[in-house]
Amino acid sequence: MEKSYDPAEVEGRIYDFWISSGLHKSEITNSAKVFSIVIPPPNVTGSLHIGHALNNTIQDILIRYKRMKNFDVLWVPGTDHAGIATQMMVEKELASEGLTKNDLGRDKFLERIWQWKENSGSRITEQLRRLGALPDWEMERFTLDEGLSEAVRKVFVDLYSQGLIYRDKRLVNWDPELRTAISDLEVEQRETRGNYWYIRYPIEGDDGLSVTVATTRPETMLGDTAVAVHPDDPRYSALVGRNAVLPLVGRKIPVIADEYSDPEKGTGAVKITPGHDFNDFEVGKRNGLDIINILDERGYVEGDVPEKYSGLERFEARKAVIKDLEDGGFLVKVEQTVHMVPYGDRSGAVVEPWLTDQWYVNAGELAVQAISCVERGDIRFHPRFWENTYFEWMKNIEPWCISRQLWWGHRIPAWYGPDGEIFVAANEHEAIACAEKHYGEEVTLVRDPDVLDTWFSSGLWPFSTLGWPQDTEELGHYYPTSCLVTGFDIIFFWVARMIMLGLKFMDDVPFRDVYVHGLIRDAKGRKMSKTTGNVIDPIDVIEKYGADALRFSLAALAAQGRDIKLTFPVIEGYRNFMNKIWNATRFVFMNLEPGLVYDSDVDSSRLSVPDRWILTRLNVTLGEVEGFIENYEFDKASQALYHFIWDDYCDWYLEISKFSLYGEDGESKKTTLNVLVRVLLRSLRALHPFAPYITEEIFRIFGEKGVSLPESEGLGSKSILDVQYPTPSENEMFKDESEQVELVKSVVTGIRNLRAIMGVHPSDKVSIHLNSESGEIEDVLRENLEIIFGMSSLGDCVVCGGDFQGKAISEVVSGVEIVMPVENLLDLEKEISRLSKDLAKVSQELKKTEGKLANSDFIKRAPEDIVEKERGKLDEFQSHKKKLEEILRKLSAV
RNA sequence: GGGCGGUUAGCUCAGCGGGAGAGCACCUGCCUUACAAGCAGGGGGUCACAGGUUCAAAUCCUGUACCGCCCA
Repeated sequence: MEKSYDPAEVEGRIYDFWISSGLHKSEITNSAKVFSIVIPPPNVTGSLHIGHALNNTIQDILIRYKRMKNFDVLWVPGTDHAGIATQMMVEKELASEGLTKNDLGRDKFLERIWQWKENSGSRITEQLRRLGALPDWEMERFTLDEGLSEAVRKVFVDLYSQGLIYRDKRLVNWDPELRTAISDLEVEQRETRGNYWYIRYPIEGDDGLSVTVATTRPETMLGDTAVAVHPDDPRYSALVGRNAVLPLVGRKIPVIADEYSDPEKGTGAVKITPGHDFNDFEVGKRNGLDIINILDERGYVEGDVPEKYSGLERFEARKAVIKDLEDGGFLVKVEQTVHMVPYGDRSGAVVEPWLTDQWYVNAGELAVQAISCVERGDIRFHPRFWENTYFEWMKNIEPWCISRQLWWGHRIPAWYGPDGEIFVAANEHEAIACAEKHYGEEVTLVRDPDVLDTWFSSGLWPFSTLGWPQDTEELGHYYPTSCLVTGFDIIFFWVARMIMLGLKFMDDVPFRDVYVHGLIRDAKGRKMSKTTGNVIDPIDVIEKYGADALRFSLAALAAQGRDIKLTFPVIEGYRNFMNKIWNATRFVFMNLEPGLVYDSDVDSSRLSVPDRWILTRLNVTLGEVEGFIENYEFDKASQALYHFIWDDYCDWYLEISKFSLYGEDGESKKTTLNVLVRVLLRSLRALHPFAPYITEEIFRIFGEKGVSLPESEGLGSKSILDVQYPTPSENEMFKDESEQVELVKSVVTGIRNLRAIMGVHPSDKVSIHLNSESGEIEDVLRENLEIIFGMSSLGDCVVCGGDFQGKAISEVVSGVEIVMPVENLLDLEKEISRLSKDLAKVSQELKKTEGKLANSDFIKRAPEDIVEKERGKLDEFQSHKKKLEEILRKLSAV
């Protein structure tokens, strides 16, 4: 083995081994234990960012863990066609060739995107492999696969036939740059600096009488069809029912009373533009107002407007309108303001409310079940508080606009007859049949040119990937899936829709648990973005530190309900941990004895005190880790393993083992080696979901070295993944011996401290006197003298030698007085001050404990074990204090 | 404006009713044949603030302040 772990050398080889061994493949058995996950499909155009790395690390941990727990596991990988994102990207590519999609035409353009997908669409899944993610690649799906498209068509047709999908003419969020409708969720409200323009609208037939309205979008006045005031606003009551004359246009528009108008805001009178504002649209509906459209699909002024504005881009039109209002004396004042402006999340363009025909899903009705299933606990969010966010949105859900004026995506399965009659069908053939029945003759149908919102197809992902609408074996076996791992940013976009559609079409929830992880931020807590230039590319990290270090870092930082600030020193720390494991293994291999069988049933009577201690610590840790993983507490699970392996196994057990390994007693040596190997192997298995590469590699080397392992430790298994996940064994928990080692450890640390204070060179031997008031403790010390000697490099040690009278420095630890004779105290003052500090601390603790025990309420009301514990503390503190005082008295006398 | 998180060691964060913890950084000493990507030792915190509940509060409740996110 090399001196340092080299992930670059290992990872590719191990991944190929997993695939060639078929370890990724799922297998349906008749096991009752099933665990399935569907990947949140990344955009096919994307490349792996650090958020994907977190998301997929967690899924991979769960999958590997459950596989080792003998579950039937399935992890479905795949990608999303990502309508807008992909189309934009290919359009951009075309633009660099001086072409537009219209030059190619629909079919050629789609051909081009497919071609792109064939060539470059597997980039992100390749990168997932680098991370060590091991989904069942044979189950890989793409949202535009034929099977998934069939699912989409069926869902559309069924929902349409039930009236849950319908076509409607209403205002939508229109992205003038992409020239498509987008859903509410794709609109980002951003605080933007702007102005309030106060515009005076003269009242018809009354010179000098006017009403002033304020607006942030003055150009929309061209489409005004009313002025609204509050019914109870006395300032305007006389005007209600009269007409205002729209400046620049000359149109007469009524002054109406409507509660929408807020007397507190602006002038209390508002202009109403039903064609270009969501609220005004509602006011218009209530009051039977005309709707005037003044914009085309690009956001240029058109329609029934004065000639001079026609053809102007919307912001140019704004300037022109303002100038003309000013010139005409209609502009009363301008006020600077900060207000919310809607932007398209993809294009970054200002979104316009625009009146069009679009397809909608009646989300309100689907939400009813989706809400109650979470209320009932059929689906549980982790952490729980995300359920509030979910409920809040679901209870106020709006119709979901699902049509997009794009080419890339699932084309809407709707055809129009010559008179506009709609025929929705799974395919053209059926649509024609329906149409013939309807018209009684053959007619030409025109298919709806639009495609569906990408989230419509990904909303079906948990069952469409398993073969629905076919009744496949996978669907029966793996649905509902066990857990969904996702970021909170797509709870509405995706999670909510999967729940609605899963309940509707599968009659069951799509998943039992939703684990919501945080967002990865940079060292300063900022979002990572290309423009800020603070992105950490997971592939770079993998190349520099290895996939295991990255995975372990992400797991260790994944505290529930919190974002993750990822920094290189942390990753480096866990890279070092991998190296630590590597070197511990090297140590074990250096001491392996050829032909020795590392059976897991060592005669327990042979186990030494440290053996029993490390086994206990292992089993405690294994129990913790299991609980943590089951609760999605990956931070705690990984940290428990980290501390066990580094602190307990490497820093103490491995060091202690040397006394036996380098000693003369053959039997003891054999037992120690057995324990060393067993604990290492079980740790590796426990660690495998977190750090799959290094653990598999070490397991492989064990096989290569011909080490004879018992079956329970993986004998005969080609992969560590095929060995059972280690579980704590009750009969390897030794309470007494564990406490003994903890005592010995604190004494050793105490001695080392005294050595450090005196500046004793590590290789110099020193003499020590140990005293305790407890004979029991002294027995423990005597029984473990070899460890104390070795671990603190002693030349001589007297246990219970009574008071030592010569020059010495001392320390009191766990009821043991440690006395180290010295030739001369270098700094008496410093020594006194050090011990006085200890004394002050103990005295304070003692006082607190005494206070508690003197309190009759405490004795009466506190549980007995707490009181008992407090009594124990009293003894300990008293003896500690007494010893310190004696030492200090002696020192002062010098 | 409504909702949800957060405020603990210099930094990043665990702990969430019974003796204040980790990693990094810092200080001191060590290249001790597993590892200098390391070893050993050490310093460092009125747990944001104010009330309350309790025998007992960093931990539960109420309020305040500040930071962040989501929705209007």
